[in-house]
Amino acid sequence: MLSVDTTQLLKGVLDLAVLAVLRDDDGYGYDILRRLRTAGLTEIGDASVYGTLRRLFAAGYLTTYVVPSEEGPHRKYYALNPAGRTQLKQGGEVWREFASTMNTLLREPA
Amino acid sequence: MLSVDTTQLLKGVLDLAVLAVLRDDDGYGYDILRRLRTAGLTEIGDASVYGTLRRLFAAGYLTTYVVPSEEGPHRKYYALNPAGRTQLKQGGEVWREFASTMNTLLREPA
DNA sequence: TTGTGGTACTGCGCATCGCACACTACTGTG
DNA sequence: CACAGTAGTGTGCGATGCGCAGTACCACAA
Repeated sequence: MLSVDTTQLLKGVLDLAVLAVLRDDDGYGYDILRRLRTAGLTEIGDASVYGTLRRLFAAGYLTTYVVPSEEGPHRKYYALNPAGRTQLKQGGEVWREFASTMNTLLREPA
Repeated sequence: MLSVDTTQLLKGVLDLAVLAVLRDDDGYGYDILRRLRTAGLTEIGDASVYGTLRRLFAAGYLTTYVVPSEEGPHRKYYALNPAGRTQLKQGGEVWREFASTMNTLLREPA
């Protein structure tokens, strides 16, 4: 808490990030985790992603299907449905507005 | 939770916002609340601000002094100390980096 | 006087959410 | 067989924003 913590910044944004990486291609949890880390969210925990996926599914933003893998355990794929795409769009707007407000607050005055 | 919630976005950022509005002028809680709402964080709760101020003070980022008011109850002013300015600077950098990552993720591909 | 509204702060308890941790389970390799 | 990598589930914790109740002070109205 003394140092700057990235964890709290993720609150409410991880949903959006997960929806975003599912925009173009379906994905399963472990892969989504890799996508997010590659994208720059390097400190993300695995349980956070799995939890978020379950939450988004429960909220009706995702569809899911299980694909057995011959090179490991089964993979539970998730895909955006129309509600998810709407949510991604609206969430993105809210985020941009919020980020804009914060940037204004944080801009150096000189 | 069905609609887009601003509350979660504030997590970890409210600290930064409060430090930011204290950058140029000392302030007391009720006034800081107004500054934040004016700046665009319109849905912020009063308890959130008071709590954040106590937390930032406990963390050693703020100094405080009480000023009696003749037109209402006393006002507990807060001011940034050097540690607070450092935190504001570092936090701002972390925020910008994080926001940049999110913007990249959210950018429309076409 | 009593009451009402605005100002200003405190404290309690709740809900959300990211996360650490432990566990299960499947595959391939040494 | 042991072990590492992959893939998922479940539990409980900690941090934090927030709603709400309560306290207190002032000004003004009925």
